[in-house]
Amino acid sequence: MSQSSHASTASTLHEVARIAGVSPSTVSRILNGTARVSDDKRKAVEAAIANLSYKPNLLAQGLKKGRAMTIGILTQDLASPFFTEALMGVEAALAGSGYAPLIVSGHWHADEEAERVELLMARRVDGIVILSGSLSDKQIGRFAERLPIVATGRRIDTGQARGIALDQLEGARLATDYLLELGHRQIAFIAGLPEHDDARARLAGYRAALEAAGIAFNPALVVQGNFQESGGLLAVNELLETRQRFTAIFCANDQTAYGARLALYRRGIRVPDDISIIGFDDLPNSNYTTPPLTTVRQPVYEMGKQAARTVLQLLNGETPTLTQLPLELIMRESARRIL
Amino acid sequence: MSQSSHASTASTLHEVARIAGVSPSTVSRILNGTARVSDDKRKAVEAAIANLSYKPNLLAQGLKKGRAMTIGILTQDLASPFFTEALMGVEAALAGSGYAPLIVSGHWHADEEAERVELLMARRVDGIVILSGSLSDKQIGRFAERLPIVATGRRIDTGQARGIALDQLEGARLATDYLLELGHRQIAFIAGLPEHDDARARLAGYRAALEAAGIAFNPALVVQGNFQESGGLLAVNELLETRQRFTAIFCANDQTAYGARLALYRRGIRVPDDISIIGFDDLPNSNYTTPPLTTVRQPVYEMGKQAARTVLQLLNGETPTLTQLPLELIMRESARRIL
DNA sequence: GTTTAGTATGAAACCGTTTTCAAGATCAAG
DNA sequence: CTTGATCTTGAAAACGGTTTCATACTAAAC
Repeated sequence: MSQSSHASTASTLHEVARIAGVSPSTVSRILNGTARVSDDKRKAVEAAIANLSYKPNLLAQGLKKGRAMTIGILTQDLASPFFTEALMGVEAALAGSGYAPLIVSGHWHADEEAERVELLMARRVDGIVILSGSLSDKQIGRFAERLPIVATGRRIDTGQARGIALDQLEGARLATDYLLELGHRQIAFIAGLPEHDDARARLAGYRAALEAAGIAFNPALVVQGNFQESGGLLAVNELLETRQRFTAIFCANDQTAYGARLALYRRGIRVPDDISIIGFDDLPNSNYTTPPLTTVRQPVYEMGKQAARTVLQLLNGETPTLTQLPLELIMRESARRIL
Repeated sequence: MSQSSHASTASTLHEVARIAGVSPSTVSRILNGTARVSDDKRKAVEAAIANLSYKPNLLAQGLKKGRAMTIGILTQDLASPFFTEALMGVEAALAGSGYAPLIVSGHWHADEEAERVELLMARRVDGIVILSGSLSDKQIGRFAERLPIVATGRRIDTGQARGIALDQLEGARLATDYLLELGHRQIAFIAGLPEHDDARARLAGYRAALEAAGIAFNPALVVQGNFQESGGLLAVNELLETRQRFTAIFCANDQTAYGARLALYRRGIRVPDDISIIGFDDLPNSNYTTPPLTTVRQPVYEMGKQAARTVLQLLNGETPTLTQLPLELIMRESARRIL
């Protein structure tokens, strides 16, 4: 018994025209400032608009103009602080541009991601920002035949596709070097998901730093995580059971570090007194863990911002100005000099 | 020198019709299954669709049907885990419904929120979910004259507006009772922002529980926070300086608890051995703090889900089935019996 | 006063769909 | 065979805007 939903229907440009006693064309012209209009008509139209509290139908506008004033954002996990921070950057870049973000989530699954991108295109978004994910460069390239796309975590620069990549390997080297500098020699590594480019690059950075310092890579010290707290926890337990000696743990990301830290806490192992921990990402929370987490800061906010700005530039036919964003070691209290 | 953006234009229903040698009406009918169509034409059309990889223009569809298949979501802070979890719930409820969420953020500022809602309506969203915020019930009521709105954190039930409120007072009582039960008698409270309804309700719950237990309310034990880590940290410092004795701290939310915990850590005060801490929200992270945080779980995911589901029901003319969602005490390791 | 250029405005076409309406085709019943 | 009912299909109008085009009107130039 559908309570006859009394949705008072919105007013249209035609009504405004009728009330003001002018033609629709004139109203449109006034709205867009696309031609001069006599003062009296303008007054009348403005009065009518205020009166009806008329707001143009963005759907109709988008259809006619061929620009929906929307940027599609493909994220992977709404709950992950990493992605939300990037989202904040995107939001900031889009603010005031007239473009609204349409956010969809792919959940790290290539098929779902492709489907979501199709959805965005069906909604006729004007451009797309892809935050990481598992789509192949080729697929992205194909999508980019239709509209500008900026993807993070990859290096592409073809047609209307751009990539913004952070130097993960360098970041991992930064972290490892720091531990080495503090005197650590047995450094465990909790890896991310191997199908993940970034994860492999970080592992590579860890190895590279070790080798540069003349320390043999010990496979027994690297154990698989999953980029989540649970993986860090399990990994540390595993590590402890193998009875390998180590004085520091480098975690593939901060969430992993949180889990690792809890595992140590459970066994009464002190951080950083007994074991040092270093993370990767610098999530907002890492400033408030006990102890505050030493980590490698990824400028994800700036990355999101730059990605969105680049899409906007592509849309305006400008040549985008992509600058390499640096990773940075954030020294807090979870790692200390070995005695 | 706008590099002639080669956006290969998307195919339209008319092209499909032309290629298949039928009228646009027929194509539309096949797409929507709105009438029977002879087998040969259907085959031809399906071939043409696959051939052109045609996807209907959702903008045009929305314009024509008067339904944009979009639900507007007004959130406050993309970075806050509280809101993102609600967002996840919304996403889950919308999945497979054909409706896409259009997420905008109001940043806790009533003016901005109103403006964002206007924007959503200009985009002709079919319904709106408002996650908390500072809009007055009256304003929401006015918006709800045009479309269905479900708002969390309030009790409204007028026309097309619905509210989903959690019993904050009860939650705070749960937490306080638990501490009392553990033998605590001097319980500090770090309050949220006073202009925030929930914050006041939680304070009231704390007082109610105290009084029910025959313990005099001590104003010196409640200190102002800001719902953020920084506020918790400052508040604990303040508390410690007043030299008031207390054995437990009840924090208005988990983020506050994180800050409080760090302040204690800095002074070498152990949790829970020296002081117990209890939070409110049960953010995902609270399972991985050291020690894991005892807290009151707010079912925000379910709340977001229910909110979105309710909008959908309102849209279909069904009478929504709103069930009160219970708060729940999550006992972890940050609070313990006093000796 | 006629011609020219320029201005303000409205009519109508269009964006890509859906849907009403009417017509043509098919077929069973009489 | 008609007749009427049923089914398939296309033409055209509509959704709410923008934009091209044409026109009536001024104002300037000769």
